[in-house]
Amino acid sequence: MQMEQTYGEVNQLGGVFVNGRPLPNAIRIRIVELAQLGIRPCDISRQLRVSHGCVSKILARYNETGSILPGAIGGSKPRVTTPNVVKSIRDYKQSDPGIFAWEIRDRLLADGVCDKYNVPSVSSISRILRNKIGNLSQPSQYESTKPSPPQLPYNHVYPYSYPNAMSPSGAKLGNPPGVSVTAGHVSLSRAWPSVHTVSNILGIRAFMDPTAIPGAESYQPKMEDWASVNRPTFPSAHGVSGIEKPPIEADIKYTQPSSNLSSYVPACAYSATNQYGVYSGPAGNYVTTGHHWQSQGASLAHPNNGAMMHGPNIHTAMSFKHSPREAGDRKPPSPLSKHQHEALSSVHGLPLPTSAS
DNA sequence: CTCGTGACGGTTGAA
DNA sequence: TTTTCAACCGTCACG
Repeated sequence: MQMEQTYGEVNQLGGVFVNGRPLPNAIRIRIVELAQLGIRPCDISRQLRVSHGCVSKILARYNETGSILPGAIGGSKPRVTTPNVVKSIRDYKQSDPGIFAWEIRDRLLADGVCDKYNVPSVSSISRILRNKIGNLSQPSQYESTKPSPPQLPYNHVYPYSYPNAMSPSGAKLGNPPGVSVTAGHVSLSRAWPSVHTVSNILGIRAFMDPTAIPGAESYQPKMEDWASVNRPTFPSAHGVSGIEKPPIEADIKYTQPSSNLSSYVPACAYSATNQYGVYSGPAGNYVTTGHHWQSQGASLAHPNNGAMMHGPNIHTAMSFKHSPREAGDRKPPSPLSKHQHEALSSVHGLPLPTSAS
């Protein structure tokens, strides 16, 4: 039963979301940006039509980890084959390439790496050998099982990548977001939850112009297929073409000074030279939340806001506020708030003009 | 009014 | 190959 088409649902604020799936990156980013601009969470919530609980969570995570990305979804955390065990296996294999899986198993016990209750089965060891240690030449460093270190040295750079269909210039998109970033030793790249997030639902298929992006071929999203595409296929193909990388990769490190966040924010704002955020800037990189053993490819797609707002309707988008049914009684009365509102609108307009006022 | 929290219904994906 | 099931998701409602 996969849902064949996941339709989005509408929350109390009129925002669209997909139950069980993370909000699109674009929105997550906006949340953080707005917060950086000093806008209060409750206002962000209203503006972006995202529940305050979610805004709160995203912001809290951001403050804590520096990442705007959602946590790793799905998969299983290694139960017996912990990173430490994998490392030991790798070592054994390295020192004796001809070693048998059962011998490895015995050594794990002998060396105290595992005890009889958690030692991996021979078949698990074989799988590990095959999947994680295939080629010893590749340094894969899995990290410890521990979750995220609270203090992060990481910084992420965050690019704004709002690809849009409309912008042919999207060439950059080729590899944008999701690229992996590293933090210390843990790094996994995570990217978007695949193509189907709210963006799709919104009907914005603006994903990108495939044509514009040569590399992105795999993406051909049509709304129709995303649904199917995304599920059945396997890893490598999915998502964005080459973007997907194995977690192993951790080579990229961003060592930026701590302030980068702040700097980026404004930058974004400025970038607004155009309304869509087609920022062709650097590819995006986000730090992951911390511990994951899994990674995801990046994706691009979040034309979402671009699409939404795009065009001449920035305002419109905002004004959408009152949605369909309901005539507006909902409006909160204070003039003041109204004021703010407007201001906000412009600000958050996203890629929009820096004119914040 | 704000916002932290956690139940809830949902999806995902390595094992 | 199919099934498990723990991890995460965002919303909602409570306080």
